[in-house]
Amino acid sequence: MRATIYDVAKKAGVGIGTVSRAINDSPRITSETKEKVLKAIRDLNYQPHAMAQSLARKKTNMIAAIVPFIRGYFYMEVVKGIQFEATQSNYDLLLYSVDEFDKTEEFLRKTLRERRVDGVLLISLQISDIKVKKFRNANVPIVLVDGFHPQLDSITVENQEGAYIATEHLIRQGHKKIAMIDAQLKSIPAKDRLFGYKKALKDARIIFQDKYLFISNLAIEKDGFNCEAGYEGMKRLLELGEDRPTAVFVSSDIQAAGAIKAIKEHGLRIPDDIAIVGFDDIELAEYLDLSTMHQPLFEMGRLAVRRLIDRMADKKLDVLQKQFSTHIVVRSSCGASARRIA
Amino acid sequence: MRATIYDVAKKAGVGIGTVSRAINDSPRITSETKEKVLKAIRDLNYQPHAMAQSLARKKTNMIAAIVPFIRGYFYMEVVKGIQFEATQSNYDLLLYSVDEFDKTEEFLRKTLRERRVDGVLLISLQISDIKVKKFRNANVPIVLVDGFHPQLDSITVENQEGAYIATEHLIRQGHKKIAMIDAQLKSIPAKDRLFGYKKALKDARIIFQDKYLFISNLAIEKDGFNCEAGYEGMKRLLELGEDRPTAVFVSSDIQAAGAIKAIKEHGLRIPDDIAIVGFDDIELAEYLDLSTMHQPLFEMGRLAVRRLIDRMADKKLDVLQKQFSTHIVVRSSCGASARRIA
DNA sequence: TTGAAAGCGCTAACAA
DNA sequence: TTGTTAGCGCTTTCAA
Repeated sequence: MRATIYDVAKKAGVGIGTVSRAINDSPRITSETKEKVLKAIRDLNYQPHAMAQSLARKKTNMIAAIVPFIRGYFYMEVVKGIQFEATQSNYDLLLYSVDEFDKTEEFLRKTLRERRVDGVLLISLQISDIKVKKFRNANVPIVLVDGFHPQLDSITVENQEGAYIATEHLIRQGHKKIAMIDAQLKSIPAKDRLFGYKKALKDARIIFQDKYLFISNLAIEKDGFNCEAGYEGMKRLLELGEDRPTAVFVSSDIQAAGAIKAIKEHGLRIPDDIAIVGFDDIELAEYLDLSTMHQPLFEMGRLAVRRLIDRMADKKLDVLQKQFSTHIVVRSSCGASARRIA
Repeated sequence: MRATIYDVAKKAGVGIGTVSRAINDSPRITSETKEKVLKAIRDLNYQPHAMAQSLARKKTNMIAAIVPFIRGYFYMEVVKGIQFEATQSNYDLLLYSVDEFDKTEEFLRKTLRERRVDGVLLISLQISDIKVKKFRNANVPIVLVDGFHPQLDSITVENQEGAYIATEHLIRQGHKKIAMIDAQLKSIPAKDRLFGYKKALKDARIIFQDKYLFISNLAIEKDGFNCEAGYEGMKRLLELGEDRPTAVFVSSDIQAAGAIKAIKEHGLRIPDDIAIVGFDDIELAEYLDLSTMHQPLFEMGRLAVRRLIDRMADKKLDVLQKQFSTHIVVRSSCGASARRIA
């Protein structure tokens, strides 16, 4: 059977309180007795029981990440960062995946009431004001990644600016007919990116045209940040025939992957016939030789964990609204690089 | 403050034992009192405290997945399946990531001694005989995915057969100079795939040649299942000049991505100059139009969880060594499909 | 500085 | 069928 704190106490000839103090680096213990206890611990191969500690301390040392994980590479790269930093910080990571956005609240409820975790990370997911209040009351901190709520810490990227840069880059290549394939506007990043796109057009005195904007269909595509939505969007744009755009800004790399597929199927070349700039800079972008707006996804995940831990330590911190800046990564798909795909 | 079982008991006018019975669907309670208790629970918005339950039940309702998660898309797709099934089965998933293979044992130790989880999933990772014994003694089940140990349940794919089919497919296209880019042979799948490759050559009376086999370097490439290793491998093969292979079987899709990059940089075309077949069939393969051997990664993850749960329920089950069969997914990279990349 | 004892919130054995 | 009570393995007062 596993050794418990009582076994250690008996072996070391002390009380269990003393053992506890030895384990937890309490100052209220002489180094002499501490050494004695530590020896007993070594001899018995003792390790504290995590659940018992959690119960007594009212602290679980676990954090939860609620992620639409099923949905693709983007989330994985964020989770990598989260995982990395959690391990560094000695926290265990509980991974909850929501496939439908609406189920988020259900997970939040579970999370909150079961008291399994000390803090929650919410990735690309919305949260209602009511839930925010409940979490506040329960004293369980939340940090948002790729999402926003005025009362919560959030880690995002400069979406408007990024979209602006992407579009501007296309404009500089001489394109006039620049389309955008966007995800559903209920997503804040999608909305912001549309805003940036429009602003860039406006600043360049290019008139925004409805026919050049494709927003993925609500019913079918979930939030629209997926390959199929990009494929579908490009299909529609190609149906414009002669009037089709010569360049497209796509609101995510994964959609861009779908768009590229559609373009190739149509027998057109990238970037010669249609130039593309994506958003996110997931690993896939490199393989596809896709120009895109870089998001430091791994770093965002890491920062989210650090912030969560800081907030767990001090609930009264000011709300942090960190926006990473973004920059364009030029590969061959936008027609600006010297190198072309063979 | 949170309602506890005592609050519920008082409110319902019963003992805490009765409340517990109501919660846990015990038969030793009348539906009448049960209803009374449930009402009190609803009124108080009560939810059992997971940690307290764990401690009392000696069961945490959590499982851990130890995964070289940092390493790429392959693992993510398995984790998706694990995550999905865990949620279905009402288990919480703890995600541990090892970046270096050698750290596995450290995580296993932690897992075992902290008693945080009821079972462990080990993905693509080795485990020593000593640890196997320790887990057996501690009564914590382990299931292996993409790995093998004679005394543990394992979920794998027919690696030898898969490699054989892939190579044979290339042979059928008329190729004679067929190379293989493999990962390090300390990985069992890598070893098995090499075996299948050699066997296919032999059966076709093609002499295996050392120069056509590239195995990623130990020091630099970790286990060798990564993009850089594939890139490096293809570079070497291209250095053969006129004597270079006309087809390559690559031991994973992610390596194939690197190989494709090298081929393109060299100014050669796929599949005309060099045909490629990968292994795994991760999502990326589709985007790259890469022919590959399909592994049902999501399904493997799901099955692993189900098996783990079954074994937690009955430790005396026979060891399961499930091998999924694999089939080739023909895309354009191997030169066999009607459709070609524009 | 130390030991004893009272929780932490639950389950389960036991008695009624 | 129910209530009571003794754990589960720790942390943390409170006395000494």
